[in-house]
Amino acid sequence: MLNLKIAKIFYQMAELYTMKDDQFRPRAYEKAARLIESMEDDLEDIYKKGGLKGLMAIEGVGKGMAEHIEEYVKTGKIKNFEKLKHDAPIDLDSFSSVEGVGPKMLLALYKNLGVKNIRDLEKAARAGKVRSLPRFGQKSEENILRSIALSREHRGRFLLGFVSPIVLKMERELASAPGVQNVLACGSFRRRRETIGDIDILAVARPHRDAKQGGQAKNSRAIMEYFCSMPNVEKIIARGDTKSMVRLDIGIDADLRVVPEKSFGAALQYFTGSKDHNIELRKIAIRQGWKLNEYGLFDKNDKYLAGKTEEEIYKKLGLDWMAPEMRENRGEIELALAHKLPKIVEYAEVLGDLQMHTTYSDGAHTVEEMAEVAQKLGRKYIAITDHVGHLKIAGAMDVATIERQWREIEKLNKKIKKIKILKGCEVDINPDGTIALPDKYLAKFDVVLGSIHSNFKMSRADMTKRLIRAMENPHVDIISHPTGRVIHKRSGYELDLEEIFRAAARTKTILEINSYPDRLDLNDLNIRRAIEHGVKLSLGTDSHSKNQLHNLDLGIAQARRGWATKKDVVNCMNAEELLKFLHIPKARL
DNA sequence: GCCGTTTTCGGCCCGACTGTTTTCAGTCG
Repeated sequence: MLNLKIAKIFYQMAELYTMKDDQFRPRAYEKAARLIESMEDDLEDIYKKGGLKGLMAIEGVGKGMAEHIEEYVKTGKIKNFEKLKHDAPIDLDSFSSVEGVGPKMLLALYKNLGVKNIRDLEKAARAGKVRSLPRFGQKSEENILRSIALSREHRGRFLLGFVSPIVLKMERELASAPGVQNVLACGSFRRRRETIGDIDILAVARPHRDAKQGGQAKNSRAIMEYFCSMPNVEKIIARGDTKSMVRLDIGIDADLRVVPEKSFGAALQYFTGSKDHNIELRKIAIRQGWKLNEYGLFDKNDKYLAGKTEEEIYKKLGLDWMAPEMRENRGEIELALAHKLPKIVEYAEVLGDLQMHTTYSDGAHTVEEMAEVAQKLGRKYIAITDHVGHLKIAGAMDVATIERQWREIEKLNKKIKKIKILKGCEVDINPDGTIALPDKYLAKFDVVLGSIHSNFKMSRADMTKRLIRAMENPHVDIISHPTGRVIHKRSGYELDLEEIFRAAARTKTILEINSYPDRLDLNDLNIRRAIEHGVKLSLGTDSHSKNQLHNLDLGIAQARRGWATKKDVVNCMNAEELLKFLHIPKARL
């Protein structure tokens, strides 16, 4: 999968061109990078099937960038990029997660202090050298140190949404490899944690027909051989008959374990974790005088009791089986023992997507294009929620544009029968908690999302008051990305979440589980707290391109990790029920 | 470098915020 690599290079080229004071190339490269990053189809496949023309059909990719991609496919390098790096040999990669330090600052730091990487920068900032530079001061030095500390906290973990396509592809390829009977990715990937530290893959080798003894081992070796020579493997760290570890080209480690068929369930359980969950489970086994490990459940005479499936292990231990998303030792074991596990929402029960943007504001595709792809993904309805309010950069709509969009949606709803398009908007919440569009317009939308996009740094009390006032507006149905956190970039606004949940319950305002890969906001723990307060939740991909609509699964995964049930998630209603629900006056719900 | 019911040149969303400064550069969305 080339996409992430190319996207990374294009992002860096955008920064390098910014350093050269280029006005427009940075925007072009950034836009292309953003779209490539979230594409599901592999650039290499596109190139092999359609050549340069195929690449140029991608939004934001023209002749120049298509040639870059071609060059990369053929030589593994892009000359232009190498040349730019030669002029500014800064390890941009190491700075990508440091917020508030952009290309211009980096160039100044490099020229004046020789800063090439994050370590240099930290040293210079600690030594008080940064504040002496023109247009830098004590505060910028402090901010730099704080950003470095924050980025370090998340070092080495990758966004679930970004590694997911890579893991699934490896899974598919391994499944068709010679000698493989069964294969599944486990670990935090299977639990759908928002970030993934490394990829754990489990496989069962098919029994070898030529030999009764050791035949499986032969197949196991063949699988390892296949795994270690997969095209995205950069380095083999360890390689054995049943376990290998490699470093992938995107910088994440991947483990492969091969186990016998009768141990598959035990290994699946063991490698899925979480560690804390497993420790609790093993304690239960010990209480019976048994032993649980990756090969199975055994009695005190080492007699095999279970292990072929996860279900039989949980059952033998007296627990109901539970979805991997629940296995964090946050009370699920006690409930499983008491047969009182909640019935968490299923992926197929979610019928619609309640946030996306189109060419009417800052999206890349039209309403119709979004609807078509959403329909292919099985959605029964979508809400078009283009920006309204102050966010001029995001192309916020004025009243005339809103009305034009409504007419188009009405027309499309007559034309496309298989999917219902709702008239929505994402409207800015002003610093004082008022809404950036008069009530008489808000009242005409099917669904209104309120969002905070400015003045992030208010005090906890003021920010809480601001959000509560927004929720008290009778027309605001949903608060979008309620905490404002961006994974690896910034923690959310200062907020008294308990107050927010209470107010959401009181005002009957829905809180969003934003399904964009680096938002996932609310997160799993907050979802659970919100549900305990009786708050309803909505799912929206916040897609800015039709290639991001599949991210709904990430949001559903978070909902499941937060133990949400069908009745907690408004997207489980059909369009008719949902519209009825949204039109009940909030106070009288 | 991309793109085109302003099509092969000449545009290219722009406002808020921060921290540095007394008018603005850099970053972010």
